Amino acid sequence: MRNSAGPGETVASRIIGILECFDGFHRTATLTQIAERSGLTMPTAHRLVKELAEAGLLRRGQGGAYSLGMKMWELGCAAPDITRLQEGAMPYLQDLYEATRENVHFAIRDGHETIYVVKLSGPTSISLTTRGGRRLNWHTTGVGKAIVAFSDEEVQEEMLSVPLERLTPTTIVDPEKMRLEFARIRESGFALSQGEHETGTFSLAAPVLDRSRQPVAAVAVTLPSSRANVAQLNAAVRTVAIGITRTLVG
Amino acid sequence: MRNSAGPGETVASRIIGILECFDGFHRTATLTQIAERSGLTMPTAHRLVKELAEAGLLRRGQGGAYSLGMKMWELGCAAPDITRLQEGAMPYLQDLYEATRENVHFAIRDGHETIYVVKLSGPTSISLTTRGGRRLNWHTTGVGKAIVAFSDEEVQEEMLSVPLERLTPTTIVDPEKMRLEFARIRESGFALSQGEHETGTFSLAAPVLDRSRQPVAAVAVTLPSSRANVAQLNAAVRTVAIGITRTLVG
DNA sequence: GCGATTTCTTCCATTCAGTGGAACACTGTG
DNA sequence: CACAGTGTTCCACTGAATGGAAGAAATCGC
Repeated sequence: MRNSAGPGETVASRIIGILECFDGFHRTATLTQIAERSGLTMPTAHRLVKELAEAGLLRRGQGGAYSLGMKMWELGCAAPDITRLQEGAMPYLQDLYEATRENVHFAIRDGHETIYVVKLSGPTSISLTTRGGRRLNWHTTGVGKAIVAFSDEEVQEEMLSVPLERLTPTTIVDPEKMRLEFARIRESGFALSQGEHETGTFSLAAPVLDRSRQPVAAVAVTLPSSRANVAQLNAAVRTVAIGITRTLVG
Repeated sequence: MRNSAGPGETVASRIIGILECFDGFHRTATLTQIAERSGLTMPTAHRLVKELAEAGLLRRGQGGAYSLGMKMWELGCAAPDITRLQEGAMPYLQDLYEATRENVHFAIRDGHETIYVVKLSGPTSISLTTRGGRRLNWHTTGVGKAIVAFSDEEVQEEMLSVPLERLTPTTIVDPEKMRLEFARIRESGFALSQGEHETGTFSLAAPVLDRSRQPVAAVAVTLPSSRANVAQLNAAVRTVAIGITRTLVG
């Protein structure tokens, strides 16, 4: 009769496991799904989930399914690393949105992914799956390429050490081609994604560098290829990136 | 030799207690502070905090002090209740910011407090302590009064059952006067805060109502009293509130 | 409508993860 | 260099957490 806690498993790790059942793409989960994904037995999942829900970290929705609660959002807003970036960048991003009326993105890199910190969009901008807090592959997005292109060579090689997944016909999957792309980006100061993530979607991005010239984030405008005007966008995006750099770093 | 877990204390509740050491006003805490505020002994706090930090929910800063980590922010972004509101309202709020160039607020009510969901501001708007995820008393803010004024009478009385704290000479602290204020707000469709939270700061707010005419949120523009033009602001704010209502509810 | 199925919840004996006191290490600071 | 404050490690003890089993409550199929 195997019973009691499995060795090596702390309660803290179980709770973290429950929370990690949720992300930008999995916003709701039933108790059964939570138990399955986090590898807990039903009674254990039930007990912990109940307690988290009582604290407002989880919320039980209409259909019985759980989602992350308001308290979670509130706590997230108190994370200084991100909010410092957000608040410093927002005014500039708003200007950029106003000037272009297209999707404006502000993102950082975390490992092999890009995390979108701010997304601004309006009725005239194309609809995208991006959203604050979501992650995307670095190599198909303007922001991702801009950040990596300005990173140290060892970071670049680390990024290229994993096969680059092909998402569209124009996705750069050859590491050698990506190295050339890095050089082009560094020289011109901006990165393009020409339908590399999603066909027909164009993006122009510029990095925000800290005082040691390491990229901390990137700004981008994303719009239909048909509306893309590189010269104009470049001027706007790079101006904004420089403004953000001055505010955050200077 | 008293030892082992104190009765009634679950590990989950201890972890929640640790997370609750942080909010919009307490963004960092040392291990000692965490232990003290959450009522845990140092070794226990240490062990749990370490595990949370390893998962990215907490982050240890330069001075050794902890703050909420990026993971926390990411999870918060996946809370559907809030992000639904945010995303629906954002385009309208941006328009409002563009039109006024003043602080734009979007808030909901939670108990006796107002939670700011979105704050937009720029170089020309006055600096305020408001910020996404922060809480303020309901009775001194335009958004708070707008929401409560359109709520059921029983909610109103519940709000008035607790003494209203005086923050400035113009703060409404008399429940009877507040009831008259409610009537005025319902009749005119907008709420004003004329230096009731902070002297010299003026705010005009309008509620967002759901299909059963219950307020779910409120929009406001906040600016120096000297720049306030009620007729103009009223037109802008209410137009935006109606737009948000249509998007979120309709 | 009525069993079959799935999902959720409660119960409880068993036991190992979590506990806190004590002691140790690392800072500054006067 | 002793001292106060903060953070970290250690370890014997034990009660909180655990998971199987069984009971509720929804949901489905026909």
